[in-house]
Amino acid sequence: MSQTTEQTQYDGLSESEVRLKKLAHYREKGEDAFKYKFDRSHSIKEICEKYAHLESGEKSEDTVILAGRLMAKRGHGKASFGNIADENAAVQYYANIDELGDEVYHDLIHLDVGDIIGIEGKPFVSKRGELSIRLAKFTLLTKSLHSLPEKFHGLQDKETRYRQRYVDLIANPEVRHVFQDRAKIIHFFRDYLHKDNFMEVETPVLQTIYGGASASPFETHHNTLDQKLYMRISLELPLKRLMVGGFERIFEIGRVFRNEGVSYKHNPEYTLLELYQAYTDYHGIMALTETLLSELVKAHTGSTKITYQGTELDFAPPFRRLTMKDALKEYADTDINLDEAGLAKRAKELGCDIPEQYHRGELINLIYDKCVENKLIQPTFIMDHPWETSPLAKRKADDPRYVERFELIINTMEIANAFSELNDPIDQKARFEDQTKAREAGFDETHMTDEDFVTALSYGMPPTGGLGIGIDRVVMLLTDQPSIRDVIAFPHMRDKQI
RNA sequence: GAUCCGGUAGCUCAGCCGGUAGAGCACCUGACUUUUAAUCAGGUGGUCGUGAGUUCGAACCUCACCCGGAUCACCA
Repeated sequence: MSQTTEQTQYDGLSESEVRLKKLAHYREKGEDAFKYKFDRSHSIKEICEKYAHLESGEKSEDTVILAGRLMAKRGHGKASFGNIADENAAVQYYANIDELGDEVYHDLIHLDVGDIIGIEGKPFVSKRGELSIRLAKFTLLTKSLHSLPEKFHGLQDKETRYRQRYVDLIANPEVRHVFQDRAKIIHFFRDYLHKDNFMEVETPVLQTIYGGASASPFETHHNTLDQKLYMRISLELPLKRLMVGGFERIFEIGRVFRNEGVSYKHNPEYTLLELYQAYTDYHGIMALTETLLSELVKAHTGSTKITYQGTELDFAPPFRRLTMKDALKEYADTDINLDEAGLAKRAKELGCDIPEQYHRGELINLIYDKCVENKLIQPTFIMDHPWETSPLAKRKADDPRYVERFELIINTMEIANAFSELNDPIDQKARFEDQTKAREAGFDETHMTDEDFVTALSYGMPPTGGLGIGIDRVVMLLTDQPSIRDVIAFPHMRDKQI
């Protein structure tokens, strides 16, 4: 085939069209561009480790067989270089026309960046000191029909990165590390809890009554049962029913769904870890949380410190403990024990938007959100919340206006939420009724009454401490990612034809 | 939901006061037998987010809409 023919036959074609033509040529020659399997002798990482000892210019007589995606090509006439990458590493190959023959060499240099190939050859170290494979043979395993993003800048466009994460993962190797780290973090939590004798359980995503948090649910419908269903907004109530049943240490890592806004720290579906431990209270859970997170950070970085978006965060226990009362005093110069009118006046002075309907708990929360949470950078336990906003937590024995609850705040984000679980069925029923009253008075996002949950508690749940941890946010912190979308493989996006 | 910023070649980005749509990478052709953002020469590739409007003439000005990002509100 003459060169002018090749030039004209590709003239006017887009790159994808050129690749389709190449694919058609393979088919004409009876070659399969989508092979069924390929046996490798090593992963690229194994090769990098095994031949790390080779000196510059030194050759191995071993023949190795590798596979990966062609990430770059550098042609030099009768010799050429390329890079292939597999899941964990990349390596350079070197090829020349003398060793491959005209036809094979021609096929090699007409591969496209993005193609997945198998290569066979001997490891050596190039003049410039780079471990390389001297190519003896190659096989096209999968033809790629789309060109990859430019190699130097990678894929920058956030929209494409999120909508077509597969392209992001190919083009930006550091993105792959984020998801590998995410997997390690989740594995760490599971492993730690199993070793601490917690049992992993699974509870329903589809529920007739949603609960365990203040949030709007997604609604759905079961056709044959003709039943309205909600996607769970938390894991709490089914897990506590299992505690009633007699399990003493359980946990679940699961997706929950909240029909709320989207932001750098909110995705409509996210991953929650909840655990419940019998015969302990929120102090016990606080100690557990502290150990769990500081050990996680140590396992991940080798120290107790991480840097998140330029800020050093220190997870060395003990974390700072601050009651809601002291927090309001320190950060808002406000006495938490003011009456409703006094708190409303203070909230207004502090510039809070006061809703039409409010109660003491709501006002305390408003002041806290406005003045405290956005100041808390180092890991801090905020303790003893007002009872009105915590309908599933046990009241403090010495002051029933507050509950035994803590939230862990890191870098102004709520990372964990925990209570001494309310196990008095009579108080629980009253709390649900208060929620109903609040809803009727115009409060949004109040808890639904769950009669069966009250029934469950009336059989007796031992004293129990419970904890919820937002896994995605922990991953954000440990992988230094600025947005929750960067730690969720397929973050929620509006529909768009692409 | 509100405000601001953005959407131009497969990718990264220019495009001034409204006057024929640009570069680099990628791709095609040629040269080059140790390069690595290879180099050099020549090419292909565009509904400028969508739709209206203003104008002799719109990527550029106006309006509406779509999508994304940031900030805010709700929420974890």
